[in-house]
Amino acid sequence: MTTGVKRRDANRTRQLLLDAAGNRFASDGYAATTVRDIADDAGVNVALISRYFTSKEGLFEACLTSAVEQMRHTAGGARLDEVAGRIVEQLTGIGSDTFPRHLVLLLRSSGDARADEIRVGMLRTFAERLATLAGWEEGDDELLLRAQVTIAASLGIALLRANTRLEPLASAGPDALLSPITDLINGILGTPAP
Amino acid sequence: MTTGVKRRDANRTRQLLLDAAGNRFASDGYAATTVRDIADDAGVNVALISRYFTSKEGLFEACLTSAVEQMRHTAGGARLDEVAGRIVEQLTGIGSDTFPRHLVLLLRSSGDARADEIRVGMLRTFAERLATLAGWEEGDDELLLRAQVTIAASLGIALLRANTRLEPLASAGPDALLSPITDLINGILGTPAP
DNA sequence: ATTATCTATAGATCTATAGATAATGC
DNA sequence: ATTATCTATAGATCTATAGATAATGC
Repeated sequence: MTTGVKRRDANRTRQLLLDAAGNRFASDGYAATTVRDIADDAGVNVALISRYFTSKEGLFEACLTSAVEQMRHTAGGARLDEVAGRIVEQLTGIGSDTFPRHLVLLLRSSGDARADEIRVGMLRTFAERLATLAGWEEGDDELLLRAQVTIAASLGIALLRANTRLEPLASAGPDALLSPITDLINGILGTPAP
Repeated sequence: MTTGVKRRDANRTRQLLLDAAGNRFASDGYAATTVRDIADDAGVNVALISRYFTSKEGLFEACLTSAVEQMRHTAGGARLDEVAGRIVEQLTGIGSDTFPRHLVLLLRSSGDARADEIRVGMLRTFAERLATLAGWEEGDDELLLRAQVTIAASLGIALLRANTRLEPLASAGPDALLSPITDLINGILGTPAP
């Protein structure tokens, strides 16, 4: 908490709300989070949520979109043997100022149709990208399913780490996670034994 | 919906509420579910929730406990090479009248401390049981972590199937799921290459 | 003057419960 | 008589907004 730039700044306020909301939505879920929680976390007035994001749902959509963009950035262009490392980065929040909440956000639903579209679109895209790295071509449902299972597995790990105190999983660092996740990916997507 | 035994029966009403609540909590989450939703689904009056379960949280705890018991029943005593099949059964709801919601329930949080205890205890137990099948002995954190990753992966798959329309994953049947999940488990828990 | 921020509140839920009603078993 | 069920409602939220205030830039 850097002591206070208190100059009025709409963009900064918007960003503070977006960050606070992302954390709350990820850890508590959409329905359990109140706009007042978010505003208090951000240190700004509740009314500014409506001002800058129209509504609670608008704010949720903005969080999703923002998370998706940041993930695209992190997850772009890797080789198959680099995927495990990238997933571990996402799980542990390496090199990300915002905690590893992006993956968890993708599992949160607000019931809003538009937000659901964003979320599923994102999952679809990532699954196809991952499948492609493993040699996928349009129409190969078997391999696409395997890629989706891989993504689902990563999300499940992220969620348990965020929501439970299941040790050693909850506190495992990058070093401890890399080996099992590598084996998991190799198991699902690795070249099948000839 | 078998046409109506309408005789008053406290036990039956209790069970109807438990079923309806389990489905709602699993698919919508705790906070997004209202007691009225549940009562309407069950076809009984709202006030009976307080009567039979004290409160909404009491009902949630009852759902968790019930799910845990049913899972113990299904998941007891298997060999390592049978685990994939068991997981697929849980995912697709084979041989279960209640839809495959048990796994998803384990990922839902009400914020209530007691419910959280139940949930984490369950996860811990299953992870240790699974680790034991793979040769675990007390103190071996590496293998325990791998077992927990396996469970997390299964839960992630269950959640995506329940909450998104990500195809082919969402509608994949037992036949399609068995092979990837078998490979996943072998990858994580299989004997490492010597 | 413009626009970022705050105050105060309307209106819509949602949970829990006190007390009334009605079916059941003796 | 007992107990399962329902009616009606109190009290506690929670979101969204209209309108007031105060900082900013010209």
